[in-house]
Amino acid sequence: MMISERQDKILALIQKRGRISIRELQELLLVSVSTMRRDLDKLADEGLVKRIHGGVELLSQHPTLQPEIAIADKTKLNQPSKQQIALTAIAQLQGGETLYLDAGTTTGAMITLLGQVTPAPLVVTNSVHHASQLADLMVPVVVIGGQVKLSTNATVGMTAAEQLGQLAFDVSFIGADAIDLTAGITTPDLEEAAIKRLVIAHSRHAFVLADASKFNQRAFAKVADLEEVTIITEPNSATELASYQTKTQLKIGDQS
Amino acid sequence: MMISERQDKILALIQKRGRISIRELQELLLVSVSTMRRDLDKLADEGLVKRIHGGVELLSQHPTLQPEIAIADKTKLNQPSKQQIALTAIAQLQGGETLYLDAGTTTGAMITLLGQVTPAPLVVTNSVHHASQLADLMVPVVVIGGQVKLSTNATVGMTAAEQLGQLAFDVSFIGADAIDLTAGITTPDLEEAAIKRLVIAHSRHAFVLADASKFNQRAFAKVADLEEVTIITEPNSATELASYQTKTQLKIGDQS
DNA sequence: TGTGAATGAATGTTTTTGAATGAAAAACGT
DNA sequence: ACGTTTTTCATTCAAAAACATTCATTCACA
Repeated sequence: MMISERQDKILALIQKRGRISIRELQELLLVSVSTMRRDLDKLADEGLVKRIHGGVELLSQHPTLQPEIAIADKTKLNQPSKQQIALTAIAQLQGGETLYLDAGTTTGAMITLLGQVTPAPLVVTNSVHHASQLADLMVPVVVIGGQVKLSTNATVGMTAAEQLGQLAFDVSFIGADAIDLTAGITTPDLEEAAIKRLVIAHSRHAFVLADASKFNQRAFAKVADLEEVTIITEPNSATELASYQTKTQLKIGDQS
Repeated sequence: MMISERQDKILALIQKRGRISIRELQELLLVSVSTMRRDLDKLADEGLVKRIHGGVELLSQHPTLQPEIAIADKTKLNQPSKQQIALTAIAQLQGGETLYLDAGTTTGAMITLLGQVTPAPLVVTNSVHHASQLADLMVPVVVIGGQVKLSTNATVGMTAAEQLGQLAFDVSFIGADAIDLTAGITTPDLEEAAIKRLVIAHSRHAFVLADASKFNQRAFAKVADLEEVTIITEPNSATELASYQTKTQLKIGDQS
């Protein structure tokens, strides 16, 4: 990413949040702390933001009283396997695609990486959480409307299905709850399964993201047959992935 | 390929993307880095683009610095007044309503309070940020789908309008950018104004939330006449609120 | 064949970056 | 309140990336 592009994103984030830590910026934009520090010092020199200990804030803001709506994300269980799967998934992109991003933590690991893709893809998602994060990173995003399921922050239901039915995707990345040789891809929730099915039907190519623990599991509602999708997973000795090779396509992250 | 033809393509790409790296241009047009460098230097000399380290960008407008940001800056001021306004707004609820919550920081101050209302209301919003927070607080929420405006994290456009058109609200809370005795409620963005108008039209009772700095200001796009809404604001000596009393309804927070 | 523009590669220089270090500041525990 | 621990900061250094410059080759056209 180019310097001015990165600094524009920093400015946009500050405008939206009023105040943001150097640490968070650094993690969102995937650069070192040193580089982020230099960027912020430069922006402060130009008089665009105010430098404070630990981060930056808007010039006009009064430091005395902070609202700090910090209820947001804490689930930064940065499991290396999720990160690895996300990297493999991103590698399927060329840039500029119209893609669907399913709700869930595994697909969520793709978000910061999506902010790096050029040209920026158009991301459609049913997760309000993902949508908010992507917008913060200045990634063009369309959110599927409807009732938000409180357990997953994802929209489901008729309104969502209707809106989805009018769209078509180059690529979709679906989170998986359970993968089985005969049952295929399944998930516990009936409504979420319906959304996932619809997405797959409207995608030129559908990828299912799953860590090793999801294999040889079955859940209630059918999402897809193995033949319909490509599964992106991690290298894993426990699961006998070879038997899946015959029924579906597999992308396995590097053992690095 | 002829030189001018190649340079036209470069210009078209920059026009479309706003900013592009020398590496990407070089790969797209299948020439050496040296040649691409020469092209870009020439275009920069002619004043057609701005040369930056690693690539080129449009020279005209800075992507993030839009006119409305100036007004958005003001909303970052006066945190306690926002809290006071939010409290007054919540006091209008009885519990169990179907309500609309507009995007913006002032309406955002209502979020934690909404988590306390019993029975829980159904909250409809066009802000993916608000939707995410409300879902975290287990408040039933419906999000309006559509393209997310990156500067405000709110959905706008045709899809959003369509979906809104099918809903009706007991109460709506709208954020205001500018309030004027003769111009009424206005806002800088045309698309957001359209959404706000639609919401007001579908609400039994519409409230506009505004701190003192919003009064006697005018912006580009009309949202509503003063007669259509009730304004919730703060006690404020500077603004002559009395003159507004005759044109609209006012709810003013306690001086506590 | 000669000429000049355009190109790609090679060269050394400048800018950008990430890591390392110790100093300063904030947060913490008692 | 006080000393300790953690975090943030400024500075420095080396590696990587981007840069300007030079030079030899190619190609169109006289």
